[in-house]
Amino acid sequence: MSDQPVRVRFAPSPTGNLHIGGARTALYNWAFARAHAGSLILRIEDTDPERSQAAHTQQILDALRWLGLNWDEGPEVGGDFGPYMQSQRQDIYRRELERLKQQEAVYPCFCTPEQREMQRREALTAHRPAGYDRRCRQIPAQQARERLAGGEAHTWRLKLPLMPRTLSFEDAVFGVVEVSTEQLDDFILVRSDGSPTYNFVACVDDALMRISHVIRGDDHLSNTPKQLLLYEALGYTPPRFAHLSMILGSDGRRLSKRQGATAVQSYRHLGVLPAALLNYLALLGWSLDDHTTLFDAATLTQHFSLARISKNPAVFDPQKLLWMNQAYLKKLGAADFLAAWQPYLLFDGMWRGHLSAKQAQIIISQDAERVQKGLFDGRPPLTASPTTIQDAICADIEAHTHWYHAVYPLISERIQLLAEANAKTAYLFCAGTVPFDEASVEKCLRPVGTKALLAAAEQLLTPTSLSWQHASLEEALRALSTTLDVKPRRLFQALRVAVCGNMVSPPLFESLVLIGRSPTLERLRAAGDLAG
RNA sequence: GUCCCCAUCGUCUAACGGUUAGGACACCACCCUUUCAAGGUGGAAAUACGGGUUCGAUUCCCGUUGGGGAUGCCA
Repeated sequence: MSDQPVRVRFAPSPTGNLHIGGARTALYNWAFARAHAGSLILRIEDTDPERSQAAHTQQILDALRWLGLNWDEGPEVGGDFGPYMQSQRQDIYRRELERLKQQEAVYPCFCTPEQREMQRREALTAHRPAGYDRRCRQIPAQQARERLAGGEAHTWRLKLPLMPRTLSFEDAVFGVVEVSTEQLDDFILVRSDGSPTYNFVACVDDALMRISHVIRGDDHLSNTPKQLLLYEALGYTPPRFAHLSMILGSDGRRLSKRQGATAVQSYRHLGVLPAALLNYLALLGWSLDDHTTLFDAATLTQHFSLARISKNPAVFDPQKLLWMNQAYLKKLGAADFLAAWQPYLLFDGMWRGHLSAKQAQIIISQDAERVQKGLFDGRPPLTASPTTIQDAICADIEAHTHWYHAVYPLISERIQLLAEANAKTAYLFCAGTVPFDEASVEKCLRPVGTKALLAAAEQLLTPTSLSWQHASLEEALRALSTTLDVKPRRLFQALRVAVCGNMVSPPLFESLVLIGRSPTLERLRAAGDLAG
């Protein structure tokens, strides 16, 4: 492995979205390539016409790009070893099959799927191996030729050695793996419809694309010996292998949609930052050292090594991902945060002073459901709104940079997902009054005497001689609580509900500054009407 | 059924024969505090079980148990 250039590949089959497991495989391949100044090849394994869809290919490419995983060869970038869609490599597979035929390394099998199913069942009940019993391998060559000429449906199977042999290879993660050819059967290389199977194309393409290291899911560990035999038959040198153990759900079983989102896109829509997902995924089966948790892509590519990949299957923990995302949101800085938040503001048509109490109410009430679903009405927030609104919001952010930048620290450490931000800040965007949370009103406004508190506060805050700044507001209101002989907490919570609509909110004085004098006074009056 | 692989706190993991078994998420307590967060301090929490090998095993070997994968004209 020393002097050969590192060439690795990520080879998804476009049968669905890019999910967490696939993303991790892609990430490790990418990190390994970058760590060794090698190349990452992206190859689309669309050999199964039944299940492959072009739309899925596009989604996978999008998700990889979003994560920041660039490839050196593959769809949309080209390369010297293409084409990179297996569906466009049929000639190559045909040619390779031809070679195998000439060497008599393969034979046609005329068993139908139905017959195979029966044979399998019989073998199982008789406690024999379920693999193919090689009956078509006995067919005399002349007879086989005649049946082929007659157009009889057939598959092509690889001839495995009749004398038992032990196959072994050294996996970079699992170490030496050995298996006897007795455990294998003459597997199918080409289906009866002429399309090649996975084991065949994976081997051919990895060889032809000069792949040096195959880093892939653990579910292929048992396939590797078969592929070794194929490399041998085709006269290719096999690559090195590194198998990644599976990612499991919280129930210890294979990760599935049942336990929440598994698609990379879902986390994107929820407002997980690509850097956070990358960091989390990197740690799911690999460690930098004995203590480092937060690191960026550059650090990863600098330190990534196959030797530190864990053999244990890892349970995917969304909680830790959310924690990590919050850590990244806090580090983002105002400008980057706003850029990331903008699509969400856009989705709800939220910009400063352009939200009615009714709209705010809807946003707040949908919050939990949206976050749970990971979607905004089932659509990505990124493409939802008309350009005019987008322009308005861009313009607003530009015109009120200071205001938006002041919102950033208030919200960034209170959310784990960008999708949570709108509901938590809607009160800041309201033009006039805000919707009131019933429980908060009950607890903080209803108690007798609150009406008087709010009236006193309104009176205190009305004169324009009072500077509308954090320090002066706090000083004045603290003094008011002393004058009225109420605990600061009592006064502040009443004000909070009056101004924010909820007894849980970002800090009060910062909020007052952002809301401004006139809307604040209006909200105090509205709350006064509800207060006891 | 057969074969292959795996096994450290609830979870992700560190340790590559000698450590009070370390870190992180989550959890609990306290501090800070106008709520919620964030932050700080502290706490509880693990080597699946049974045999070996060794002066000494989380670490090496065997078995048991548990889990995963393969055994497809899926990948």
